[in-house]
Amino acid sequence: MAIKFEILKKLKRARLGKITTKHGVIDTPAFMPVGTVATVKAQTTDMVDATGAQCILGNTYHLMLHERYKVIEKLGGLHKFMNWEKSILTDSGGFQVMSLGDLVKLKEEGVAFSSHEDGGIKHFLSPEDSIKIQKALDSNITMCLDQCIKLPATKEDTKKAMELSLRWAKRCYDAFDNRSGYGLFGIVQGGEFKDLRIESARKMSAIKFDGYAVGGLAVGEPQKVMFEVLDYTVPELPENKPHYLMGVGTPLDILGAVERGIDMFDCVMPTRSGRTGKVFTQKGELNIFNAKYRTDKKPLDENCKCETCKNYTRAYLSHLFHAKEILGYMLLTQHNLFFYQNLMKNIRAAIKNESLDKFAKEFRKNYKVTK
RNA sequence: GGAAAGGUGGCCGAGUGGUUAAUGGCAGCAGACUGUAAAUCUGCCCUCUCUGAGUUCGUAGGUUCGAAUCCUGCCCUUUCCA
Repeated sequence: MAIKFEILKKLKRARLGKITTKHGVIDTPAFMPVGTVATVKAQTTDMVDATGAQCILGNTYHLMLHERYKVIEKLGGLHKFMNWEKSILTDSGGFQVMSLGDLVKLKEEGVAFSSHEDGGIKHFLSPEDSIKIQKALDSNITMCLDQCIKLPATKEDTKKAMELSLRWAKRCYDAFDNRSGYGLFGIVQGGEFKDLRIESARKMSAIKFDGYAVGGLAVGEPQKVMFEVLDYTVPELPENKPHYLMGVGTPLDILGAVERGIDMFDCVMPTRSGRTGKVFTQKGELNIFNAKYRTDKKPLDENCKCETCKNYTRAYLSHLFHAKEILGYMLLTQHNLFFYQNLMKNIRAAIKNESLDKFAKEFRKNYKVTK
């Protein structure tokens, strides 16, 4: 047994569950903060822990530059290195195949990156390399190297990416060292094409991964498309394994995806927004830069129990952001992460109480998106 | 008192006769952000009855078809000499 996944309750397609890795339990549906370069930006690990997060992300590509993973391995792995003793999931570098654009050259063997960070030095990453690096990092959940493509894309390109991702997934599976407490996830691709998604999901499912991710979403398509893809893709995945929607998303994305059978999420949204001024609250989103908050004595989110809301006003956060003070980024990131974890907690409670519909309805009613 | 340099839109600062309502940067006002090339990026940022019009580059005149740019007086600032 690599990692354990128990489903505690099902409510329509939503699931309440529990993943157990060597580094502890992850209650699902779960949101995993992104800590790409061995840091959840602007947070100490104590702060991340205080939000209730049970698993964070690291990234193969960023941690392979400068051979960082070798240092990390030597010093006892990523958990110890960054002082995070709970679970870690590492992305494979597949997202960078898309996000790094022209810096990337794709081959059957793997991906060549002209590094954005160390002067354009060429780095090559094969599926096997990715697995090896993620092992060196001591990642609890290893992701297969895949080819993530931007939407919209032609069917031909989408099919090619999906098939390459499948071939790479097999190689990843073969290269993975199966140990207790550690797992490997496959990633479904196929863009917004139903037949490709289903083919990808079925063929991925035929490989005995510890969990299955839906990749290549939230990459430019409307939410409606994303939900449609989930509607026909998730039912094709093994039911007794975790379903992970990669890179998603906004609170409303997450809610809709849980209703469609997703158990795990990660997204830069709360952390990046924490540095760019977007605040998530029970009543929706706000921009802390807006002039109206300069003298607002309220906390960011009324009734929020996070340390930021307990101790500081919107006016103070506004001041810190206008003054470009680091503390502002820290405090807002803390609040946003807390908000996300609180959302997940509420979702889990609602599944447990069989009141997800009611919770979702209330949440959507109260949650006003900027505009 | 003398000499030199200079006064440009909230601030700093380009421009030195004609695509200049005037480059940039900052501040300001909004927006974006979805497996992080992001403490980032984009738009707006003189006024108005705003797909056009009006008034701007210390100030008052002048030269010119045309001036922020050239000339003269005045005011002011900084530095140096007395």
